[in-house]
Amino acid sequence: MSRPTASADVFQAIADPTRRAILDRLRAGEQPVKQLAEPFEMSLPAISQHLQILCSAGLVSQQKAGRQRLYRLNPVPLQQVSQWVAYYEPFWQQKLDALSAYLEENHESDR
Amino acid sequence: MSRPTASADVFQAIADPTRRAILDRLRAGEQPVKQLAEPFEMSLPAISQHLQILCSAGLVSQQKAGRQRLYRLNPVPLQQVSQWVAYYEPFWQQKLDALSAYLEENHESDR
DNA sequence: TAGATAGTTAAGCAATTGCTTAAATCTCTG
DNA sequence: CAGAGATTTAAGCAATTGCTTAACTATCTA
Repeated sequence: MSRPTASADVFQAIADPTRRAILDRLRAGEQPVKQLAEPFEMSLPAISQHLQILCSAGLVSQQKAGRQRLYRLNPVPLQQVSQWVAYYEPFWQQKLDALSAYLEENHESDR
Repeated sequence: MSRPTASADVFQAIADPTRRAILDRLRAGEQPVKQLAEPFEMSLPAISQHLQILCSAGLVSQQKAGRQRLYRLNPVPLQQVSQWVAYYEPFWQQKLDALSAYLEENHESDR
């Protein structure tokens, strides 16, 4: 029951590389589906489906403009990811500190 | 072919909430499987499988200690996630700026 | 109004996921 | 050495995923 579907869950939504690439592309600004789909070797419906998943995760919003549909980036839910990862920053900092200490030490014993 | 399997891909690895919870738990320090599995209503093999996925994503490392196996957090691959999300920070900052500007404006027209 | 354009919906399919239970494996202890 | 403890491996299963093609819907344009 509680298995998170790709819709509505940000972490699931960004798990797919195509979806991340779409978001990356949207940083350039609002775009219609066809233009958005251009670099991908994938059918249009596939892209459309990805967009729907991004949409229901709140990462993207849609607006009709004549016969095209403009998609726009909404980065806000990514804060959830950012916050989660941020907890780990001190840990990898610690790791890197350990590494540099090790290198330092090695350097000293080189003399 | 290029569909990223949960193994080896960090974004896939952290897509699962149980896996994130395991990582969260490992922040408290190295732990054997049984202890790690304690809060989850899930069979031990299930946890073991999650640990393997985390392992092959490089997020966790394993060390034998008698008949138990100690798992230890390795946060370094999370930098990949951190870096990716960081690109979006200016965007949501912008969003929030717009919001606060809006609120400001509304506040002014309240007078 | 007939077509072309932009996009979605629907149906179907193979692969993957997340779990389960049962059977190993390895290691410690009496 | 026999059993208990800790964990993994194996096999199997239902649900989900990521895609495809074919058929629709809506909108613009000649």
